[in-house]
Amino acid sequence: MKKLTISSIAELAGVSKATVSRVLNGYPHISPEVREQVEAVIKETGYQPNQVARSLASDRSNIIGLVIPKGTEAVFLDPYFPALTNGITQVSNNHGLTLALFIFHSEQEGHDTIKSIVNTGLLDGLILTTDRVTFDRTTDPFIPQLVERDIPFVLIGRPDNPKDDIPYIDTNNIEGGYIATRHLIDLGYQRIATVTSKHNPAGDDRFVGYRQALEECGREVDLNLVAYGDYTLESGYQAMKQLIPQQPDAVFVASDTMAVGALRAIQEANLVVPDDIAIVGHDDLPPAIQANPQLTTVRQSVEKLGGKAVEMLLEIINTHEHIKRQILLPSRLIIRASCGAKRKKAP
Amino acid sequence: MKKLTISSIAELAGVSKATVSRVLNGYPHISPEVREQVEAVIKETGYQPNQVARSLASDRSNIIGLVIPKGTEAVFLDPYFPALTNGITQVSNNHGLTLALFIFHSEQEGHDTIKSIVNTGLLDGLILTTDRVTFDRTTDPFIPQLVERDIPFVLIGRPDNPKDDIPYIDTNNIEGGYIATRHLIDLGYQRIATVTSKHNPAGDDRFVGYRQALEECGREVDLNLVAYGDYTLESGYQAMKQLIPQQPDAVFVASDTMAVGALRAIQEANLVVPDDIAIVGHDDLPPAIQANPQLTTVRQSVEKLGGKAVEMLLEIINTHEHIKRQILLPSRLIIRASCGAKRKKAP
DNA sequence: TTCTTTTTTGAAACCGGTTTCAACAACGGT
DNA sequence: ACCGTTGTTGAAACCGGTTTCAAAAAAGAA
Repeated sequence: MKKLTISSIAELAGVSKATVSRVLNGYPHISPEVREQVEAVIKETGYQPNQVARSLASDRSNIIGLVIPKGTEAVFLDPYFPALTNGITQVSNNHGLTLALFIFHSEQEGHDTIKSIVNTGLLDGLILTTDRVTFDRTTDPFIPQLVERDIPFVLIGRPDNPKDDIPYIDTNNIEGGYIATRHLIDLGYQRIATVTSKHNPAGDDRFVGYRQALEECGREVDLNLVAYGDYTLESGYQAMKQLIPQQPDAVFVASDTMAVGALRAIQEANLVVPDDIAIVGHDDLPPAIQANPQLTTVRQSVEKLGGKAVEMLLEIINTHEHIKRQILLPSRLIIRASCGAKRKKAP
Repeated sequence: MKKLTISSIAELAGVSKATVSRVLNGYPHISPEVREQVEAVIKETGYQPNQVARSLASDRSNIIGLVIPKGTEAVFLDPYFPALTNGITQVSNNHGLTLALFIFHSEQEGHDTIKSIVNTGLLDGLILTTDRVTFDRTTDPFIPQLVERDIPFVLIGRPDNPKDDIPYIDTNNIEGGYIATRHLIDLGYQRIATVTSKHNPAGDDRFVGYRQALEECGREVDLNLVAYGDYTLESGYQAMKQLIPQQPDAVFVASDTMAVGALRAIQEANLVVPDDIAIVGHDDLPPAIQANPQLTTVRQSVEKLGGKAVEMLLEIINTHEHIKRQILLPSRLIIRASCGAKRKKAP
């Protein structure tokens, strides 16, 4: 069996390439008999058009890229990215898109890859994620390049400077910090600490929510009760260790992974969660359930985040209007054991 | 600035398209002056050849696919796939390959996508993973299709039937089960249980290693001390619950995630790890460190597994000889707290 | 019936590269 | 000075589709 091309199909069906192409693409003005005939041949032979040739001619590859900077360590230890990827592939598949994955393991690699992504025109568009650790978009050369070249893209995670007229989608992190802290306040805790991350939009926003909740109740942020981590378990552990001498009775930790680290620090200090210190985390990813006690946490639907990003991107690709839309997804509190709300005896 | 094509470069350099193409591809017989001239123009303009056109002409896309079946739940809760992906991207990047990610969220989706992967000829080759849960390759239509169409591919994880002349790479799971069990034997444990997975090459092999270690020491497998899980934390928990009445003094659990579940079951029964029951896990992925106590476990370098898979695939793509090579990577024991080897007081 | 208008179709150009083929130049040997 | 290699280059074909353009056919209007 020799290779099937549009020409062979045309020949078999007794029509021209152009006609076959039209049938393939659902072009309206074709006589029913011809359409039927061509479709029969296609079905019979199992022909599928060559994707590469199609891309070249139509300037549309149906491939979108997912860019994850600084891959190696921080990223994949955190289940955030897997969940995101999962959501993205799900929606991509539904739209017949192929997902190309770009994970950079070094600055240099990043720059090179970015250059070729931008120039070689293989991709219809890009989804960019931050690495949840410091990532200074102001000095990042990538986004300006995309804008200049008019390559469609969507950010996951709000940019440092939201004034920028850039399309992004994010969890409502302010709300997340707020409801977590509010919950602790409502449970009667007095010295509510927080572990968050610095110089990072998500961390900043969660902290803002924390502050709002406190201030709303006439309290103030006590900087002795604030510590910082970088989303790793170890950093959560260290931050909590630093916090314990301040004798907090509760703590909002800005990620579950860090919360697990905090949990360990507390337990090592021979304190009991939630009786001595209550914890609320953020994300509701697997570590939250795997922790002991299980974490009360703020659920952000990371998979939905990914899915919506694809849809936004597709819209930008199709309309090519610069729909600089910005979307925030709501989050909600999932109550488990670590906050003490469910404990039998009163505090 | 209008679009840069090979023709515009040719014109600017005062040569033909063919010559530019030769310079681009490092063709040997070109006069130094011409080469220099063309390279100058390329550097100056920042021209990069269109990847799609290149693919069409050369029948080589430099895109490889990573296929992960049955995505949604089981897969991404387990850090195994993220680690694998990380290793794969690292090596792909080094070789200038783009990685296309295919995660199926349903059978139907899988079939459709597979069909188009096979037919549209976008990919140079494929890396196929198993989902670590039952995946019956004997009824799987994918691999035969690939063989028939002569599409290069590599399996990660040994196939059910290794007689098949199929290129694959895997961790030496028999060895893994062996060294874990052997370690427990050497520490003096008498009733060594195991939690493994059924109908799955990795689980089977780890069990074989477990049995070998026991038999080598003149013991026999006691089926009352064998329970099965499916690589989820919950299943590890259930399996261990079932095992506890049999009063094992140690257990080899065939994955860290399941081991964390087992740990929980033990602790809920008010038993202490490792004093009452020692645990050894398998994988050495993040859950092993995040557990409390930290898990002694068998380290398999999942990232290396991914990297080697890319190299194998590349070799097959390039030579197109059917190098049906089969590779097993060694693993080694990482001793932490959960096995009791490090405890201060004697057992 | 005749003159638009709309459908339906194929030939050929095009997308942006690679590769074959032939021509010409330079080179080494006799 | 002549011939066979080897080196260097460009024209043109090709990869497998899409799209433009024009022509032929059918439908509708006058």
